[in-house]
Amino acid sequence: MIRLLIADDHPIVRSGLRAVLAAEPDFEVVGEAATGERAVESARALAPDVVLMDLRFGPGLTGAEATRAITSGAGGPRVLVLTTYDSDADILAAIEAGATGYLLKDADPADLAAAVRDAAAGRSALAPAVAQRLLGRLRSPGAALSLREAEVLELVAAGLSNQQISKRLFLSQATVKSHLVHVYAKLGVDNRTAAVAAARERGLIRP
Amino acid sequence: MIRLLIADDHPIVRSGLRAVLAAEPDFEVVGEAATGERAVESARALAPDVVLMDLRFGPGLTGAEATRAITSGAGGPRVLVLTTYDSDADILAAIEAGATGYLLKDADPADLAAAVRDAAAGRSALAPAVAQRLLGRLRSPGAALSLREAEVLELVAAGLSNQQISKRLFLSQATVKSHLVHVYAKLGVDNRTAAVAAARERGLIRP
DNA sequence: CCGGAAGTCAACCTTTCGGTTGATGCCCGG
DNA sequence: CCGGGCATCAACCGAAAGGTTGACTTCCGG
Repeated sequence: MIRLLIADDHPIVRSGLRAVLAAEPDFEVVGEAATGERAVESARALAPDVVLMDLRFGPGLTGAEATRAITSGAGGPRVLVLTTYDSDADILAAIEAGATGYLLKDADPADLAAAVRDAAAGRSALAPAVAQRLLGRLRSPGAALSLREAEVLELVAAGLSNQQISKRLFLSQATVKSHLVHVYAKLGVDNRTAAVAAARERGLIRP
Repeated sequence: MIRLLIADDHPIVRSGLRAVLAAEPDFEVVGEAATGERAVESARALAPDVVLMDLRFGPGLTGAEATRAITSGAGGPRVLVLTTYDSDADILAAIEAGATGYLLKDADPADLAAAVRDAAAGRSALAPAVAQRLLGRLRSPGAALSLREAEVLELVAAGLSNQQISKRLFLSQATVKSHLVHVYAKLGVDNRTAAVAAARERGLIRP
């Protein structure tokens, strides 16, 4: 029996996951969480085998941060990320935070069940689109943005100044500028708005 | 008995909606559709009372286009939009296409059920965040950009510098700056990347 | 164990952008 | 016919961003 915790801020999605997972005789949903903080608490209290984790919650912890907190201790549950988004920044942040798998919400119930079993056994499961993106990075490492660079660029795209970004990420402005210079070089541009436009075209940041 | 058709590209969300709606004794889910095209076909074939419509599908018809097709004939079903997104562009497109209501996916099951009953009776139901956005538009109509301002902003979003924009539009840099200052004031921001982000959120420039 | 990539930061300089003031002409509607 | 929004431009100043150099640490892979 695989014990599951569902972490998603949408009640409808939680119900959908419950319904889909209930069809599998060896799955048991032991809890739900609507925020990142609750997910961390419940993961400790309920000791599930696998946490199904969304990446975006409203305010508070992000899914990646919650994932890091849950997987930091030894012997903790596996985290299977289940989200709508497949930008480089999302994927890298989740994997770097310790996620065992990364699925997209348009997955079939059958694929989802298979991924849960993989995660429970410690095997990694990636959605095809996600796997393709990661392989693409390996093939042309020079062209791909690093995690930190992608994070900075996301905040640039959101309209933040270097000053604001440095505060948000606990960096100096010098570091933010340093990352951006590298981003410009990799994308072949020379200013922030052009970088955002180029990154959008290539699917490097979320829409 | 209210007959429902669910149109969403995510199997998990469809299952969740089925589960949530099944709790209401006077609801009956008569069909599901995973694309905009299928939604239009099923709406004709099954003659539901209310269609729960997502706005984003993969390729093919968008939710707004499907909504237009479904509501164009007289006596057709009501369309209740149920989506994750609340940008001006999404909301206006859906309403203009004939949607009776607009809910967000983080809605409670109870709110969803109430909105379905409202829609079935022809009453409009809007999520609070959506209603607020629409009222904000009515309150400050001056916030709309002039043609020239929008043109300049589009080029900013494409990553051009003021210098490049001035050449492209046969203007002086002073004029470009002048337009941008007005754009910033109307959007409530103070730099170009934030203006692009704000304009995207409000659907003021094309994706 | 060593080289390289990633991440962090400082100092310095140049260019661009943001913001203001003021000015001209046009066209529309009260 | 005149106020006001729109569009155009100039000159100016301070702030932000862009670019370079150099330096330090950590982590990973050969």
